[in-house]
Amino acid sequence: MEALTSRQQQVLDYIQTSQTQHGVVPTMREIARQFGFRSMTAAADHVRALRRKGYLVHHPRAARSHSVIPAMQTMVPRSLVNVPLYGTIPAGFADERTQEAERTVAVDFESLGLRPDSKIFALEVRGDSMINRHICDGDIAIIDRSRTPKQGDVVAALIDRESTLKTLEFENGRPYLRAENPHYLNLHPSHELLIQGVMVALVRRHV
Amino acid sequence: MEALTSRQQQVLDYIQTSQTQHGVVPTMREIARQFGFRSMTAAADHVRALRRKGYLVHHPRAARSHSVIPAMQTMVPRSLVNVPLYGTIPAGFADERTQEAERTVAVDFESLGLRPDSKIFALEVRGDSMINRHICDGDIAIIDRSRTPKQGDVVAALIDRESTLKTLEFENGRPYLRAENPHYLNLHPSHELLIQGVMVALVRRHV
DNA sequence: GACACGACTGTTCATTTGCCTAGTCTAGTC
DNA sequence: GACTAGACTAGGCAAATGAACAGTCGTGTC
Repeated sequence: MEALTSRQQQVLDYIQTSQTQHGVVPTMREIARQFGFRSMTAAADHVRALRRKGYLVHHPRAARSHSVIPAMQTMVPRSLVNVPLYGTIPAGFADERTQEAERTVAVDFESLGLRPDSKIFALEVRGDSMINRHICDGDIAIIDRSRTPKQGDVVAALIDRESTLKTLEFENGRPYLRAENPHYLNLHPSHELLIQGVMVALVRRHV
Repeated sequence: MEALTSRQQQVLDYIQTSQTQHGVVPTMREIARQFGFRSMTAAADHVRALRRKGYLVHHPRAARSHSVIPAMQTMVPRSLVNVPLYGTIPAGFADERTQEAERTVAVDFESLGLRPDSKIFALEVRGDSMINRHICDGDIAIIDRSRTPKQGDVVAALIDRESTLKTLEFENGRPYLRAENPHYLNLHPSHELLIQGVMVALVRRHV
């Protein structure tokens, strides 16, 4: 990749910092102000040079569109993502994402075989209703919201305004939720079954 | 943090995805187009709601400025370490570290409550000898070599030149290994008991 | 000296874009 | 029924913004 002049490097650094720290890319005027240019054209020239040299992608005429090309961004080893960890998920979560997620869990998408665009959250398991599937109280279930649940999947479902894990089963084409513990009853939903995601992995801390 | 409606969640997801994947935040019109709104006001309403509920930061009148607040973004990894994942551990492993570990697993030391100087490796569980402790065939056990095993700990021990998981127990002051499955026998070692580490966590892939 | 190029000033212009007003429809709640 | 809130349509305005044009100045280089 073609080398940059020192000034171009400064401009690139500024754009990149702004992008990662504030979430938005600066405008030509903001770049000009940052470096004390009296004219935006100076900033535009630098941006044009960075484009030409392949450091920025750009959508013509779109505001704030000089984003640093993804491959150049601070790369993360493997595909590690911190996902929110919920204790109990209040009613309607999958839609809500109430931010009571104080904690997060690092999930390695790659080693779990997840697609990069999967929507993942983590749920702390309460109770032993899934004990016969070897899912214990205190386990952390990694849930994929973007996966369509199939028969036999362990799913996070909304029951009594709380999210719990159950196995998804079908009977005469109608879905119901099976607890993997004979002391618990299966749930045949009267109306709509609210499934928030499919469990794709499990993490257990062993003190 | 206040809860979101399903539509608001969708909009937030779209903004966040766009921000991380393309580097730029979508405009009101792009949001409207994405969701098929005929009017931008619909998009603006959602963005306003997200702002009010604290999910987006925003600079008035600035283009593409609805960035997802930094704290909510996928955060940089913490103390992440790739540890070797062994299938079966050959005899004398702990000293050798034969690099036949084709695979590695990313482990977040912090969220697992591990000390930074812990010596960690991963072991794929074979068989169901620990099934009553809800450790299944195919699970990945995270083992700490630097921890001193206590009674009741699940340990990786060297038996018949292979490493397997058992529960450490004591009888008259003498240690022995208990299988958590009545079909398996407990092991009372005749000579020395070779314990390679204590299981500190478990990861299970659910297809 | 002629030429190229990077860095910059000053100004203008067409679009892009956020945001406002005004209103409809639906669902839920007291 | 009255009331509230969310979700949406329709149209329009003013600010924000990228980009173009026309130059200047300095530093190399052939």
